[in-house]
Amino acid sequence: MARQVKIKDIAQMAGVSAGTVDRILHNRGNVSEASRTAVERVLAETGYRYNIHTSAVSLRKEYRIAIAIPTAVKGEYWDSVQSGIEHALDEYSDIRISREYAYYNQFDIYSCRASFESIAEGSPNAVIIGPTFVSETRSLCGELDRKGIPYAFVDSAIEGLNPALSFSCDQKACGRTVARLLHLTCPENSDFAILSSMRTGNGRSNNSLARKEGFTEYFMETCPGNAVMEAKFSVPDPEESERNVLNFIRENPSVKGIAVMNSRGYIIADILKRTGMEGISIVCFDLTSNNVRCIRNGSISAVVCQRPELQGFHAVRGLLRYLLYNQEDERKTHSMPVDIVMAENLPYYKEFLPE
Amino acid sequence: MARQVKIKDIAQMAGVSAGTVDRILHNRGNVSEASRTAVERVLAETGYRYNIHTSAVSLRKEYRIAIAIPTAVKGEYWDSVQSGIEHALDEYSDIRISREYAYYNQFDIYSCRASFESIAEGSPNAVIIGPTFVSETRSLCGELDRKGIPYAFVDSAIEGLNPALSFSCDQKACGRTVARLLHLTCPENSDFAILSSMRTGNGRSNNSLARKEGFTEYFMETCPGNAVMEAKFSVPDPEESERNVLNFIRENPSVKGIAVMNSRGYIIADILKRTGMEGISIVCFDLTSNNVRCIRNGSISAVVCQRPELQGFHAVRGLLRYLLYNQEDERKTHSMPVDIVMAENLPYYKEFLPE
DNA sequence: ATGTTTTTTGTGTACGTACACAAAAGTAAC
DNA sequence: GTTACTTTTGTGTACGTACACAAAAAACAT
Repeated sequence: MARQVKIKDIAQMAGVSAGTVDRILHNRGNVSEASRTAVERVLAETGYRYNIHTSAVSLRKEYRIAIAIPTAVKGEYWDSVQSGIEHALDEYSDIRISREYAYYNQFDIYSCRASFESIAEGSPNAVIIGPTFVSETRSLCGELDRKGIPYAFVDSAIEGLNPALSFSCDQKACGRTVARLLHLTCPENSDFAILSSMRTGNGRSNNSLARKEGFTEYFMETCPGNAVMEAKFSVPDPEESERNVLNFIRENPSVKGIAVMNSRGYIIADILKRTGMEGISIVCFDLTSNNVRCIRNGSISAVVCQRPELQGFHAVRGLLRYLLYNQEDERKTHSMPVDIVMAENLPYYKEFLPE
Repeated sequence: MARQVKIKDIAQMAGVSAGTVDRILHNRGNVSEASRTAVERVLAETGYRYNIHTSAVSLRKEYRIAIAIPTAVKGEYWDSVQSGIEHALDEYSDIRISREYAYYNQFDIYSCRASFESIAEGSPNAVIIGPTFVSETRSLCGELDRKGIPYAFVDSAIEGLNPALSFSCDQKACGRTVARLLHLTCPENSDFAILSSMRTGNGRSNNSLARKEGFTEYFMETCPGNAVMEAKFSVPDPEESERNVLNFIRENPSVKGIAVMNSRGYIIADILKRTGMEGISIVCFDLTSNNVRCIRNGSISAVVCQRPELQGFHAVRGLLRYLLYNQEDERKTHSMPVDIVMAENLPYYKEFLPE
């Protein structure tokens, strides 16, 4: 194994001192043009890379990462994201990092504004954002750009902004995958429906929209004869919700497959289970604890997930690499895999291996 | 963020010197019973953890990892394992590690013996083993145990041995998943078949067997009315193989779903495609480049995978942690997730995010 | 030319651990 | 009590980087 090239080696080769090389590596300025070019040439030639360990060791600074995401309810989507974040902080616990969560209610734009403002005020070293509300996110990111604070998106990305890192899924492909699964789990000539939860307001409408698009596209291409309907149900009011759903099914007996474009599939599943309705397949998103339960009892056929935990993990990891090593040349936009989970592979589903 | 507890702190608290603490941490011996208990108490109280970075920095030793796996043919299963290994070596390139591959032909027991012997002779610091041949693996591991060299299994584990780490998949669950997918992708009253490639000999028979078990179990439970047949085809001789397959299909027109319990599904898929046979669904294992091609052109319905790349990655990572930090208290046996890949989610399938 | 300010460069120390080596304490034999 | 030897303990240095600070060089004003 070839001995590692050190800063001192670089310095010697370029005919300057280690301090100068250090200043160039960290863009600390106060370097003559001559030194800069000489050193940069040597850096390129040798393919110099930081020694992560020694770098971390001598780092005096403590980094503060702020996290603005929807409230992480135990067992639900954002809880997974958060546990990925925590996992990363644990993995990198030898670097001094502190974190501060600024949760917001994903159905309340005012709480989002409050959360984002507190973030901007705190002047952290980096920010992880779950960008539910578009214009609020834009304004926060503008502020961060001005202050030179790097930020990462998880769950979805917003156009026209410049995150250091962003994680998302091709939502159309997710929609197509849901469609495929529903198609597979339903009898030949059934019709299909998308049931949307009503309270979402602005929340995640981005994702849902693209998902619907992919979903309907699939059926248009694959079996244009079968209808794809749409209906709504109410999340806040369970009784109304039940009435909505049962009415819809009674009125559309040809519908044998129901897609829910978020994690609320279990609500429909529970209603059908409770009222003893059978022969209707449900496919939805995210491996929340409720959905796990429904896959186990057979009331949900399959679930499509987008590795929320891994997203959280890599958001932290990426931001740290950015902060510590200026590694912004990496691929910025990461498209997450689309995982399919059903009863058979559920017991072994893990996004990655923990300690 | 609380300041980290250092070895010096521990030493002071226990009323000994840093050297003594170090000896205890690394089981270097020459420590009095009194010191040992005192230090161990303080270690437990403070929950001391190594600082990975400084530890890595001051490590003088160069570690040699030997890897005994079947030949990694580009685009096939073991190539993925290897790329995970390489990925880990890159990720941890700031620790001095050298690697040495000792490939063997997974259909030739003699080449396996040769490979394993060369491993034992080299006296590496750790070994990664793809345990295809059972008794050969046993004898290698016995040797390694005697020498005190830790080893990790990837792809499958062998009973009665004591690896520092092992990665595998519940093969029965994989078989059930294949069954489920085949069931879903076939018309209502079709029969099913398992086609086995003939040359395998001893190779991976372990895995295949458990997979078959899970597969037949599923159909027994779910639809005992539909038959599950078995047939063989020859890998080395394509023409014979084609005759085998076509004959089987002609003789059993009720079979609309074919499972292949290894990665050779593409062979069947190509035959059916070439001869213009349609309406038969194929499900097999592993996302090899041939299988990717067949999923894309629609001749394979779905594939089940067990994250070979992640297995390779974590084998290296785990062995390093074992070597560097004596972290053998971790969970040793890791059951990998069972991934389902079909045309819709194929483009985004990644086991984890590379740099 | 001289002093003053600014820019550029070089040097030294800290980070926390691993390990070699020296020192001290303990043991045994005479 | 001395010597020889073993066991136990303590000390010092290296690892490669980050950063503070001192030193030198350059630029500018008088």
